Amino acid sequence: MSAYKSDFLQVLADRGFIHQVSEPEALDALAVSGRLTAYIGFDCTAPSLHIGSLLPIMMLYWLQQTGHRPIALMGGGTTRVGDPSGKDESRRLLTDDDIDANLSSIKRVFSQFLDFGDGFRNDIMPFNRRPMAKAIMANNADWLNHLSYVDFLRDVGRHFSINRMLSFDSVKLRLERQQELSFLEFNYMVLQAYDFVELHKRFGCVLQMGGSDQWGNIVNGIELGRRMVGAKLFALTSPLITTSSGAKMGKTAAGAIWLNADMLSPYDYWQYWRNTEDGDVARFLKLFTVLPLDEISRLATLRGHEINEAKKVLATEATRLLHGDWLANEVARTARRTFEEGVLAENLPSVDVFWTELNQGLGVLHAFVRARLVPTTSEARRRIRDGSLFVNDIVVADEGMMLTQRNLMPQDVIKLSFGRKRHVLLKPR
RNA sequence: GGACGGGUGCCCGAGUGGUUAAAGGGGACCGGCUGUAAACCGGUUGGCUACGCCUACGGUGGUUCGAAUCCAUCCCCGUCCA
Repeated sequence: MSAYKSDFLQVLADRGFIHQVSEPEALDALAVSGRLTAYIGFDCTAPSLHIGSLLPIMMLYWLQQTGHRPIALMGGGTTRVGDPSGKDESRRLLTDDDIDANLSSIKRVFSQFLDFGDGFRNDIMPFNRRPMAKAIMANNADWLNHLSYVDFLRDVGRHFSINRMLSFDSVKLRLERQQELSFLEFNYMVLQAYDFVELHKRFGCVLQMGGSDQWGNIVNGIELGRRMVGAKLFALTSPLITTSSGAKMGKTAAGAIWLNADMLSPYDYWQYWRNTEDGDVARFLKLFTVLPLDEISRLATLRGHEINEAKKVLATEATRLLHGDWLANEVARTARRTFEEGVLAENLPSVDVFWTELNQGLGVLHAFVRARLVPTTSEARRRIRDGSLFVNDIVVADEGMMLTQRNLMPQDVIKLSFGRKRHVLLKPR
C-alpha cells in the first residue's frame, strides 16, 4: 500500500477507495499543506440515489473528516443532457419537472454523511487536526442553464478537440457498437469539464472525484482548467465495485438498493448488507463503514459461520450511517428475532388490511400481492406451486386459501413470507 | 433526399403463414445443500375474476379460415451515397 503523507489520501488508500489519481505526489503535498476543496457530481436521474452512489459519498465523507471541504454537486443542469458514459443507449430525456423533483428528493441523503453547517453531524475523528470545514451543496443548473451558446463555444468549445473526444471510451464504445450517440450527449463531457472549472472559480475546488468510468470526463476538466484559467487541478477515481462473484452491486428482487428510506426500508437495507458474500465482507467494511481498520482486520479473520458476525456488524454499521443509530439497532433486533430466535418480530415490514376483509376472507394470492412480496397474482400462483410462499411459517398448499381471523397470531398479525428470507406482516385495522 | 440492412419477451437472440405465450443463452427469482454466504444441483421467468379468457413480436391499416411471419403506409435506428 502506497504511503501518502496526507491523512486524506492515506485513509482513502487504506480503505480501498482509490483506483487512479492524477499526480498523486503533488496532490498529497497539497493536502498536507492546506485545506483542499473537492467535488463529486451526482446526476438526478432517479428520485433517490442508490448504493452505487454510496462509494462517492463516502469519499466526500472522508474528505471532510480529514479536514477538507467537500462539494456535493447536484447535476440539475447535466441531467438535462444525460451522461453517455458506460451506457449502451441513450436514456430517454427527463423532463425538467422530473429533474427538479429528483433533485430535491436526493439532496436529503447528503446531510446524513456531510456537515453542511446545519449542526446535524458532529463527528470527531482522531486525525482531524483542522476544524471541520462546512460542506457545500451546489447545483450546476445555476451556471449551465444560462449559458449563451456561441459565447460558450468560443470560450470553452475551442479548447476541445473532436479528434481526442472521439477517442474517449464513453464515445468510442457507442461508435464501435454502432449505437447512436446524439450530439446532445456528446456534449456531456464538455459540460462536466466546464463544471470543474466553474467550481474552481467559485470555490477554489482543485479535485474532482468519481467512479472509474468518470476518468475521461475528469481529465477533460483538468485540461480545460489549465487552458482557460491556468489552474492546477486533480483527478481521483474509485474502482468499480463488484461482488466477488462478479455481479454489479445493488441489484435485488425489488430492484435497486435505494438510499431513501421511502424507497427502501431500513430493514431491507440492513438485509442487503447482511447477505453480502463472504469474500466481500472485509472490503465492504472498509468502504461502507467507518469502523477503525484494526477492528475491521479483526472481523476479517472470522471464517465459516463466524463470518456472519462480521456481516451483522457490516449491516448495522452501514445502516447506522444512512439511517442513524436508533433505526440501525432496531432493524438489527428485528432481524435477530426473526432469523435467530425464530420468534415473531413486530417490526418487520407490514401492510395494513381491513378487519372487514379478514371477516370476509382475504384470498392468499391477493394477500401476497398486497404485501408486495410478489408483483402479480399469477406470480403468486407459480410460487405456491414452487412451495415458496408461507403463511405464519407454514407453506401454502392451496392457491384458493382464504385468510381470516383464524390465521391471526397472538400478536394480531398474519406473517406472510416469500422464501426463507422475505417477510411481511399483515396488520388488520 | 436516395440505396441497403434492421426494430421480437428484463437483456441478447432464433423464428419468414398454422401444433408459437414464441427456441436458445444471459440475468433475475424460488427450492435443495449450507452459515440469511459462494459454488453446485433442480425449478420458475406475460396478465386475469384461471382447466377458460385477454394482451403480446416498432405504430396503423389490409390479405387470409389463420400473421411475429405476406402487402401498404408511418415512425425509429444503423451503414453508405447526396
